[in-house]
Amino acid sequence: MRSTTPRPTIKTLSEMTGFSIATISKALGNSPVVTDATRKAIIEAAEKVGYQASLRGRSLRTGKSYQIAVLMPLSVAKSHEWNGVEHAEILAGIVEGLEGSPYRIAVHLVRDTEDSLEVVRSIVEGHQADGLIFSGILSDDPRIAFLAAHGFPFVTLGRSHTAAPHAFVDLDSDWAAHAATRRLLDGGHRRIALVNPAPELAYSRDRVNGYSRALAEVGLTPDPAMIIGGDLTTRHGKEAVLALRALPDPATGFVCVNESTALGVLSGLHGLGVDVGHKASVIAYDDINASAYFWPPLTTFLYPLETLSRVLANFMLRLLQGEDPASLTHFVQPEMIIRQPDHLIS
Amino acid sequence: MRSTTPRPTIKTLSEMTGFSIATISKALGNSPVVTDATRKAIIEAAEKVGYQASLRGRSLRTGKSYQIAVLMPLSVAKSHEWNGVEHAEILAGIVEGLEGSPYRIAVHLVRDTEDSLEVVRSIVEGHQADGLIFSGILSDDPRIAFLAAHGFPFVTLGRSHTAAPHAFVDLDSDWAAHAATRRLLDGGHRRIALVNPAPELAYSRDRVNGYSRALAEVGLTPDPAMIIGGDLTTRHGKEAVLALRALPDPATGFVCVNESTALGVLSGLHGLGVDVGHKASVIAYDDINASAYFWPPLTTFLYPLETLSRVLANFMLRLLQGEDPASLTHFVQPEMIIRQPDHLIS
DNA sequence: ATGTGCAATAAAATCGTTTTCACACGAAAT
DNA sequence: ATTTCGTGTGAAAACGATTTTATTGCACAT
Repeated sequence: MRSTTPRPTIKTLSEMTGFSIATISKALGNSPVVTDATRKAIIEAAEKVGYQASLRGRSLRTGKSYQIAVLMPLSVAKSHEWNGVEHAEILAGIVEGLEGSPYRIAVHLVRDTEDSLEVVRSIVEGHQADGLIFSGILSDDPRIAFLAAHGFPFVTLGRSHTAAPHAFVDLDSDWAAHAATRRLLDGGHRRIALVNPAPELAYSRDRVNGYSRALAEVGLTPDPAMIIGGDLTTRHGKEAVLALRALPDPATGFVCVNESTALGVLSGLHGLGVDVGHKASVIAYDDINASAYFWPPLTTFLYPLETLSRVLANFMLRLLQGEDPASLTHFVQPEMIIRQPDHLIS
Repeated sequence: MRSTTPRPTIKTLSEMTGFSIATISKALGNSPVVTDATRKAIIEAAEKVGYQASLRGRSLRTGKSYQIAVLMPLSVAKSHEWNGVEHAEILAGIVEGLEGSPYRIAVHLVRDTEDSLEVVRSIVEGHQADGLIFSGILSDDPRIAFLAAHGFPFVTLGRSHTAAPHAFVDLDSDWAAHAATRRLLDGGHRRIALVNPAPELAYSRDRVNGYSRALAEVGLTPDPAMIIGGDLTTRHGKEAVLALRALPDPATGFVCVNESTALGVLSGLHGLGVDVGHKASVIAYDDINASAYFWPPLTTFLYPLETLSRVLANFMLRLLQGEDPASLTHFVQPEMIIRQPDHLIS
């Protein structure tokens, strides 16, 4: 049977204390107009019955939803490939960062880029949420343009290159790609492949930049055939490595975008009978700490998703309190975790 | 600047059509008391301005929140281990299954079992959601007892053994463990380990049962040292295999609870120099389709998380329409995907 | 002509808040 | 002694919907 005692409302407190509901509301809202004595009595009554303001009522009146929308790509589920698993970590980090605030997260699924803009539009125009958090930022992202034009609070995981200053959290992919490439070059590799995400993504370009710069530093020019864009699936990694090894001058070093693609690359190399550790080296972003267990374990750049996601939530709360988006940026250099010599032994 | 045109309400439609707001509400709610002509005119007006009923207003009046709460373990983020990544797939599946309904999902983070009960209590008592979906079901789950006692709609991924009939979706873990063990026995293995989740979990027991039955069928009795419970991390798999190989009569076959632990087992075996495919065999639940890329690729039992999660959502919607929980059960036998001979070559 | 009954619509109450504005009361100023 | 002025509190409106109750208008029987 359903709970028999209806939950207490502001009216309950009014009857208990004798004050009007207006006074109750002000007292609980920490308005300075009520006496300390009054506030004390009201708070006491509220605690006695375990009063919790109804978000429904408050939401209707204030026009705020107390929800933070989070976009999640549908491909996570659709592909049945190891893809986007890190989204669980992102969500958990955000929820954790929102703890103690009245805000909850609402997950919105998006199919693709167009759909994504559609979903953003409906969230903004339908006042479905007070703020928006999303990732998968494009170099030129229409969602960011739309949100900025409407003055709607948002924080992104990954920064856009073209947009006006906005709140974001990002890893320095340029630096990481440069460091990874540099390490392989120092290990004697000369044919180094960049197993990249889709080229429209903002950090995809950062990675190409860092990679190219490292090559240039030793007098090499990037070979377009060595840069392969795709999704974040293991399949992408495997297909990439098969193509890269079939080249006349095959790749021996692989700078992968994440652990999922790195696993695909390893799988491809094993299948081709290439001895990883001697004849080939693989380096990746470390998003879920799996590559420590790969064989061989890989040198990685730590992508501290949970920490970053907590910052996302923190930025969102500060944004909702009126802080300037331009000041809410967090751009960090990932930590390199060395698990392999990454020397080419010929 | 914020959108200048305020979103249309029922009142807007009232002014447009000349009907009262009550009639508008009834017409849109498909109440039979309004004339077809009236309804048509109203729907036309609604479409013209793109009217969308405000969940806030409706929610306040009806007492429904139009939210489905989904519990998500915090450990997903905390451990920074490959753990619980499949939750992204679960969430995506649920969101997809809820599409077309007015319901959205709200993610609630839970720390541990006690906290989980606390969160459930606050959701139910605070009317924060209209229904609840969760996984990680214990053999004797206090959350299920609480929800059943309060008549609160819920669907679980995994079924409880002790509770009264409830809506659930589950894989036949008993069958899968039996089939996996049987396959290894047929391949000549005699020392077969069960790398299991925490023993309190309902499906943990199912797996032990199926495993033990398979052994019994060939006249073996289970060795307690061969059954190792833990979490779903890769680390657990690695630690387990190190212990199992250190036994006087070490394990050669490994029935793992998921791909994450299987990767740990593989990592351990590689580290010990054990030749997987000849001297050892590993079989696992396939939750994110990674083990096809492991080396060697593993024989797995497909855990179709996205499909199952869509059923979870579907069951929830039907529950909310008043269907009997006892009739909403989905218990399926997973598909075995053979990728290895799984013979012991001695 | 006058009820009666029914169908279609309108009016009003309600959900739980916040916020604006009016009111009462005592103290200070005239 | 009257006016003025803050100060704390209360009354009422508003948010956007649903639902209950009331009110029309009209056909029909009396």
